[in-house]
Amino acid sequence: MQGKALPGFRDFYPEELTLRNHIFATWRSVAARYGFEEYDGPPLEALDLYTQKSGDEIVQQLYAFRDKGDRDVALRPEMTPTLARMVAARVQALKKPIRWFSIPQLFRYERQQRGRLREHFQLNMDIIGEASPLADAELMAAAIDIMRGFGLTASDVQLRVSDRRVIRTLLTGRGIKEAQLETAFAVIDRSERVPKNVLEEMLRDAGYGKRETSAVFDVAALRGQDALKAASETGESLGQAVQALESMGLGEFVSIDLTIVRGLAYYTGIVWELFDAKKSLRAVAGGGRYDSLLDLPALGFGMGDVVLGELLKERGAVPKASTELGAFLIAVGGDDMPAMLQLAHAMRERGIAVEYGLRQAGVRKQLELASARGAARAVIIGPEERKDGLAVVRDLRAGTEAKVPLDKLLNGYFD
RNA sequence: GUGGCUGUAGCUCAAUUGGUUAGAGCGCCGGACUGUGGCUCCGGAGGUUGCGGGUUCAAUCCCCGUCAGCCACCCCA
Repeated sequence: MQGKALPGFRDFYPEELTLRNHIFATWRSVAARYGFEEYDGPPLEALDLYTQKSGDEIVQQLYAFRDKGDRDVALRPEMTPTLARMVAARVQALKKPIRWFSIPQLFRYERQQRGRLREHFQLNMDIIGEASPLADAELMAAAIDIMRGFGLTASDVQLRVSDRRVIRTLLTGRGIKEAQLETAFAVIDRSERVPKNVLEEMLRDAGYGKRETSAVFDVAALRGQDALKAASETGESLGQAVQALESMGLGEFVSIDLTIVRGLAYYTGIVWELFDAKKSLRAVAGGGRYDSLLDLPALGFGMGDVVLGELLKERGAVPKASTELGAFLIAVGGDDMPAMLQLAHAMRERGIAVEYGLRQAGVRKQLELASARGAARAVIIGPEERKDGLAVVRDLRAGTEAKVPLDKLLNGYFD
């Protein structure tokens, strides 16, 4: 054992990189379909960027250190502060709404466990400069379409959406004071994961009486249209966003669920999470509106490659090979080498993926390698056929063979 | 950061109450097979039993520490 990658960091062997590339390709393709432009920023930033703009939780887990120039720096734990800076620098010049996406590698110094490493890649899609709930619907639709792009359906993943303004209105309407709201949000956020008696204790410690305590649980239990009705006008934008998704035909993926709160402090409006429907994994993606972070209305979501990758593996939705060989060339003897090399290069010039044995070996051995490489066909060049200007093209899946003129092969045709 | 469980070949796992040279399957390399792959058979390489210490005549096995992984909590990109 010569050592391995640092804890929480990954080596990507070809098989794994194939999956990662597949994920990236799907992300980029859906983002492009939605008219989003790709951007990027530096992976290393000044520590200040996060201590000022992110919540305490993130700051505690920063991958931070002092560089050789005595600067306090951190590997980026999230993309939003970088995005905010980039947008702010050109806010006057950029046509709104801004629709940007990025696939940054993000870092956090925390103990790793399944689906949670010290490093991951995360698709970020953001819309800046648009207050309409149609913008919220747009991002949710994109997240759902990404899932569909991977071949997943509404029985695989579900999107649960809420609105912090709705929760706030319902709670204050039931007599809960502003100062107590933070605890209520924390309790609602955990209401599906933490035993009720523990939650009651949290509320009691925050000074909640019996009536307020049951009010919190009542609100957390509201679903669908009941939640919207209870909130009246405050629920309008949530209702419009959900209606838009239904009009797009994505309604079966979506449900209103007020237990969705999201951890980050800066969310202000609609918030949502995309879950594995079997709930064996944590959230696949999550996002929401953060109007207060910039001077503009803004919203976005993140989708990490780790949990997503595990979900795809579970569902068998992963591609097999990264490159598919069009042909594996075989020289029967040393005299056939020049002709084989000439053919190999001619085919490559035509864009055909070609490999051949790099050392002389028996036909059997070379066919074995061709098969192991997953080549579609083998082209065997031997003295007998070469006399007549031919080569043997063997279909490795069907096991059939045909003799093909070398002229045709040199021009990229196999038959 | 807290607690629990687990570390044997690249992978999945064996190894009598602690007992001598740590095995098997898969995978990898080679051969049977010098013009035809997948099958079969044979052979080979590959281990400081995570690391360090302790107990013992003797430790993969028991004890302590440490590191790593898994799980739960905390928290969430």
